[in-house]
Parts: sequence; structure tokens; C-alpha cells
Amino acid sequence: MEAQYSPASVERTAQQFWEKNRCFKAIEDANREKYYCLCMFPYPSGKLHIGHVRNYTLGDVIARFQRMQGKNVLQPMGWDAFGMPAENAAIKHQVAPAKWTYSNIADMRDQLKALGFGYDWDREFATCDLDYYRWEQWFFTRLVEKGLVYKKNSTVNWDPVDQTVLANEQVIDGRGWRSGAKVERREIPLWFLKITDYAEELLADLDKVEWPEQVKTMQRNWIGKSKGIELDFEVPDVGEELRRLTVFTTRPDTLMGVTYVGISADHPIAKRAGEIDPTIMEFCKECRSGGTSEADLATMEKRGMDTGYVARHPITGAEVPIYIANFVLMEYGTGAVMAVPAHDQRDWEFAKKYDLPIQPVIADLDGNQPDVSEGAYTEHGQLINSGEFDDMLFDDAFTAIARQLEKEEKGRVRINFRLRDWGIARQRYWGAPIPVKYGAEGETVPLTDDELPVALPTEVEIDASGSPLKKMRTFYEMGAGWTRETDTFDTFMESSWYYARFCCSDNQEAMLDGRANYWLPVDIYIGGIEHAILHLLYARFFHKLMRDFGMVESDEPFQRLLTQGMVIADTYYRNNEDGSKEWFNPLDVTVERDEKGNVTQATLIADGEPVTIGGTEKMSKSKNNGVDPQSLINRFGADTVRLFIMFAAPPEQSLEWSDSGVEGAHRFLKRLWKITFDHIQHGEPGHIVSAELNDAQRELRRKTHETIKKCTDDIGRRTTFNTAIAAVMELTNALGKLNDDTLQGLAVSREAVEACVILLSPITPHICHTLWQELGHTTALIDAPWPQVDEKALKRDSMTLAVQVNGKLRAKLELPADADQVTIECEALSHENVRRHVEGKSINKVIVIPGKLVNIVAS
RNA sequence: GCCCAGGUGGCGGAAUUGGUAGACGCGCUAGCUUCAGGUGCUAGUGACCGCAAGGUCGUGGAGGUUCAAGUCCUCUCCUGGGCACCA
Repeated sequence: MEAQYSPASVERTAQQFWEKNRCFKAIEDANREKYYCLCMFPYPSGKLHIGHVRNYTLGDVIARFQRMQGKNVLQPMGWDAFGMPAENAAIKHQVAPAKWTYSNIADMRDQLKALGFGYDWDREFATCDLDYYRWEQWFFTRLVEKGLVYKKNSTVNWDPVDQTVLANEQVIDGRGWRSGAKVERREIPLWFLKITDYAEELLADLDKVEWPEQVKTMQRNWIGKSKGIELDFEVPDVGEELRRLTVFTTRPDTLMGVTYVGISADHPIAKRAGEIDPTIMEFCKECRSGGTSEADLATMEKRGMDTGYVARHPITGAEVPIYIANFVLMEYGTGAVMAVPAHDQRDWEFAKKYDLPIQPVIADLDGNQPDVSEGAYTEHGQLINSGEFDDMLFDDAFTAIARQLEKEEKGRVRINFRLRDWGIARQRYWGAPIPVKYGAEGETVPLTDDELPVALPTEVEIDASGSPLKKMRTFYEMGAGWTRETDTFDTFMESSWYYARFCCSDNQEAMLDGRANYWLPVDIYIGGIEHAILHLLYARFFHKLMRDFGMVESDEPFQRLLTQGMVIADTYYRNNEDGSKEWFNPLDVTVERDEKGNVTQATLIADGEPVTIGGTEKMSKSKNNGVDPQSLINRFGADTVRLFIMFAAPPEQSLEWSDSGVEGAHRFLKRLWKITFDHIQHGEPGHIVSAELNDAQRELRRKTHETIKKCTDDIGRRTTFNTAIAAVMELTNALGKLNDDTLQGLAVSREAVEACVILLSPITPHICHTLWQELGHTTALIDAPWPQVDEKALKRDSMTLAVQVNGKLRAKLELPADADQVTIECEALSHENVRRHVEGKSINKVIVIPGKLVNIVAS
């Protein structure tokens, strides 16, 4: 065995062994328990970044651990290859998206291999492969047949200079990112999937999955089921077809406090008012400027204008004004809201601004009328100023008001969802073409099976003015007056079912086959918390669609979910003369510290001059605080990178990058190597004979089995890999302290060394592979079973008890493990320091927590 | 603006069920080893007081519940994620 640890050769050897023996080839076997471990596949943007490394290390550790538990493990990898960055790169570098994407994939695949991840590469695919997206097109046409697809007008961000649709991220402060032009909200017809048909089930089935509670809560809130009343105001002066103005409210108990009605600028009544009054028309136009995102809409200045029309209150018949309000959107609900300024903060602010009446109709539970001069009173309470409904509480008022409205056919109880249907059409090139054709007479028809698939042309030139497909007659002209749809699918479509395709990616005849039911559902799905809502909700929806077509049997795609935090790093910068900042990579900066370790100053190595220390932020190109995984692998090896990433923080938290932390991880692996080397040098151990062990040997043995117990729980159940690594570090520390060359001494040391190697092997598989062989094993570590805890070795003869007086620690007692309550109390009370603190006081109570502490309550 | 998280030594973090706050690592300090070190080893390291024994304070802030609170409750401040066309 080499005395020195050299990661490059160790890693090459291990990776060649795994590849030669096809260790990660997953084969369906009905007699074995399967484990499908999946990480969110990457967008092939160019190079792997540390966030990917974190994600995939987490997955690989779990996959290797489960394999050692005897499971038949599937861990695939592929590429989420359609999307905007490829188009942006095409504009910037004059390279076609397909070429750029496949070249990035080749680079990133090499990097994944260098990190030693155990993927079944035979199942790999990219979503931009025709063999993948053709099934998506086929499935879409089936969804059309089933009535789950429809076309309707929807609002998009329109850049009037570039004459193109912008994504929300391309709208910065209401302006197009490239043109700088003021963005307009424009309505165009788009394709939608009826995800709302599944709203109830998407909500209910959250109870079936083992996901973090916070993610389930976010999804529940997103789906947003609420019970309310849909009710009709009558608009007398607007003409028969617009006479009924419908709103939805979850607070019918406040109905008597309605003092105006707010409508969208796109509402038919607003349009009618605009036809009459040009200032209203102008106002409606202004309401359409700015971005479409909910954050934009929620933070913009609330503005409104009186339409001149009035609405008749459905119960009192009183007339209230109808206002156009810029925060009411036609697409959400009915495009109109009833406003109760006394009990809704947004309505309150609007009423104050436009001097509309504020009428309190809810008192607190003691019947006190609320003060609404400084803000709305939004709590539930008892009704006042509400005529026959006075003194009712929320539930009774809801029922009574609903009954009356129903009787008069002016309203009905409704379950409402916040969730909206999924707009799946994009006016972009680099995506899967939507398989629809349009006839000369305006017919819209899905393509037939023999017209499928629609291949995306890859020889294209791209500029900033929208999709080239719209200019390619060879693409869209189908003959006989038929033209093809030039919109492409939202890329969330591809990421909604790739996990299923991995089960049978070689099938050329069908989207999925029976193998999907062997592997699915995914046992654990690992990826960024930023996907908590959209991607995960769409994938759940798609799974249910596939289930209803009989392609999968399970209700949910992902049984367990692990959401990882982001990777952050220090930032350093200098201010330029023009007010901008120049950012320096942490590698180019040295940090000085005082004798306590506090950072005093940071200087740029290149010129020795100081730089400003910025915050610790998400690794990004713009802040120049990224770390290149490849250079780390070259310098320290993949195992060091994997170890540091798993050690620095638990998976859910953000991970702060630290170069000295990486060095520390490397130091630990060198130490592990040296400990194993030294141990082997000391000769062959005997067999452990429990009865013959001395105290030090017994103690190390107990530590070994405590560590096995803790690591098993930390990796398998808690997924806190940082604490598992810390436990192994403690074991190596204990191991280093036992210098015992007797046969029994070497035997317990051997058990401890092997435990370290095997427990770390999912995390640092290469070094452990080699050390295992050096320890004389003839079979490979990857096929070794996970170690078992010897409960007998865990037994202790004595215990340490903390003794508190009035909750403050005053002494520690070492007592036999089987000491009884009376003995414990006597020993605690007779301790010198305890006596000092209870002197002159009477003891009221003694609380004994077995095995932990004694608290003496004295006064 | 709305929804969801998170704030613990100089730093990353640990404390799993209300029961000894600071495991493990980084950094720093001292010493030893080595021709040398960006090596290895040993010891120390929350703050304050004290020669020591020991004591006081301490988990973003303010209250509260409890024999006991980092952990539970109320309010509040700050940071991060998501908000439907970034992936």
C-alpha cells in the first residue's frame, strides 16, 4: 500500500472498476426490492456548477447507501435541453441552439463522470431528442381528444420595439431587457391544459407523499381552495347583455359593507365605458402597461377610475359605483371584485385614495365597532349594520346570506381555486413544436398519428425578433391550405414526465411500458427548493394524466422529496468611476485576520490594494463568486469535493463555500488514509472476544457501534450527511488515541477502521474502494452490505448526570447505569457545590430525568 | 404586496421528543517535529470576572408559558426562496 494518498490514481482505478463491471446498470427484477433515486436533471448551460455538484452528490450518496441496504437501485441522468438560454447563446455567438446544446451536454457528461456518480448511462436522453419529445406530441393529441386542452386568450409581455413576446425575467422594471422599451400587456390566443380539473386531487394527494411540510404548504396555498359565494350585481344602464355583473367573495359576511365594485380594464363594462368616454379609454390603455407577473401587479401603484355606471346591491338594492381598478385582472376569476373597504386592506387603501365610503359591518366578538380610520378590520367577528343578519357570527352569516341569494337567484355557494390552467404555448423556437394544424377556413385540428412526429428544424438563424419558425415556410406550410402551429411547448412539459421515460427510454414503440410500473414512483427526488411549486405541481399533474391513460399505476410520481439549498460564497468588489462595481473572484483575494480570527481586511492579490467585502451571496457569474468544480477536482480529487459539500451544511440549508473548508476535508481524507496505512503496518488482528476486552478496547468498540447506529439513521432517515461525517470524524479521533498492538487491540481497531471506510463509502466512494481492498477484502466495497449494530457493544456501565439547582447547572455526577432514584437524589444533594447552592433554602421538589439530569427546585 | 423558510462563538454548523448550548470542522493562539513548508502532531479557544475553586451573561430583538426554552406561544426586525414565459 502506498503511504501517500493520491486521489488522481485512486479515482481512476475506482471509476474504471465500476465501469468495467457495469456496476450501475439497472435491470428490472421483480424479486428484488427496487429503489429509484432521482435528481432533477440539469439544463445544459455549458459547465457544471457547484449547485449541480451538490444536488448530484446528495443523490449519489443516497443511491449508494440504498444499494448497500440490498436494494435494486436505479439512478439515471439526462438533460433538460430545451429553453431560452440556447436561443440567447445563438443570438450572441451565432451558433445554432442544437449544436450549442449537444456540445454542452458532452462537456457536462464528462464532468459528471469525473465526480464518480453511479448513473446508468444507458438510459440517458436529452429532451431535445426527437425520440423523447415525439411522445410528448403524441400524448398532447390524446389530451386534445379527451377535452383536456383548449385555446383561449391570455396576457403576455409584449416588447413593441423587438416585436416579440418576453419572458417575465426579460422584463426589468417594466421594460424589455434588450430593447429597453416599455413593455405592454397584450392578449393573444394560447394553448392551455386543464390542470384545474385535477385541482381537488392535487390538493388531496399531498397527504400521500413524504415531502417537507413547507413544500406541501406552498402547494396547498398555490392551489388555494376556498369556499365562497358567487353573486350577481345588476348593472341597470349598460344594456341587456352586460346587465349581470358577477363577483366571487370568500367574505359574504361583509356583503352589507360593499361601497363600490372594482372591475378589470379588460372587462366588457370597462370597454363599453371607454367607447363613451375617451379618458376612460386612455386609462384602460395605461392599465395595460407594465409586466404581467403577479409580483409586478401586487406592488404597482393602485389606480382606478369611475366608469359612471352603478351596480345594484343584490340584497339592499342600493346603488354603488363601478370603478376600473388596475389590480383587477380579467383572467383571474370573473374580472370583477366587490369592495368592502372597512374589512379589506386593499379596498380600504383604494377607498381612501378615491374618497369612497367606508362602512363597517363586522364588530369584534364583544360587539365593539372597529376603528377603521387607520386601516381595515380584517378579522372575523359579529355582524353589525347588516339588517336582519345583525349579531350573526361568520358561519351563520355565510349560510344565511347564501340562502337568501340562492332564493332570489342572485348568487350560489362556490368552491373556488386560486390555481389557474396551465398555459403551455410559447412563441419561441427552441422547444417541442405543438402538433396542431390550422385550415384555410380557420379550423384548428390536432395532427393525426401518421402526421407525427413534428421534428424541430435544427438549421436555423436566430435574431432578437421572435421565433424563426414563424418565418420558415418549409416548416409551417403543409399543403392544401393547411399551416402548422409555430408555437412550441413550455419546457415544463418535458420536465413533467422525464422521470417516467427513464424507466424505458429505449422503447421506440411507446411512450412508456410496463417497466415504468416496476420503478415508479420515484422513491426519492432531490433538487432545488426553487422548484417547490411549479415544476413539482406540473409533474404531479402530468403523472395523474398518464395514470388516467393507463400508462402508470401510481397516483403520485415522487414518494419522498429532498429539497436542497443553494450554494453561496463571499463577494468582493471595487467601485468603478461610473458608479458600477467590479467584482473579484474569492480566489484572487486574500483575507487578513486579527489574532482572534476576525477578518480585518481583504486585498486583491494582483495589486496588493484593498477591496470591499460584499455580502455572502448565491454563486453567480454576475458577482464573480463562483467556484469551478473541475479545478477543484484537479487539485483535490472528486472525493474531497464530495466530502466538503456534504459536510459543510445539511442539505436543506444554503451552503457557504469555504476554500479552507475544502482543504480541511482533504486533510481528513489524508488522515483516513494514514490511519489505515499505519493500522495495516501493525500486523494482523485477532478475532474480537468480547469478554477479554479491557476498558479502552470496550470503549472504542462502543464508539464504533454508536457511530454505525448514528450514520445509519443520519443517512437513511434524516438525510443529515453533515452529522454522519462528524460522527465518523469522532470515531477516527477515538481510533487515533488507542495505541494498542495486542491482538484484541488490533481487532477492535480493525473493526473501527473498517467502519470508517464503509460508512464513508457512499460519500467518498473512490478512496474507500481502495482502502477496502488494502484491508484485505477480495470483494468490492460497492457490493459490501451495510454494517450491523451490535447492541451488546452499546451497553454502558455508568452514566453522567447533570445536576441543576433551579435550572442552573451546578454539578455532574458519574453514577452506575442502574442507580435508583433514591441513590441519585442522595448523591446529587450531597455534592459539595450543590450543597452550597441549596444552603439556607428549603427543597420543594427534585425532578429526575432518567439518564439525563436532576433538577433541584429550592427557594 | 402575497405565500414559504432561516437567524446559535471570529466562521460553517451540532443540540433528533421541552432536559448539560456550542459536537464536528474551519480560523486563531502556544508548543513540538521537519532542511523547508500552503506538512504532521500536541494543547487551548463563546464573552466577562477570578490565582484557582467557581461565578455572571449568552442562541436576531421584546414579552410570555414552564421546575427547565435555541426548541412552545404572542409581537417585531433582518436575510433568503417562490409568485404561473428563467430553469
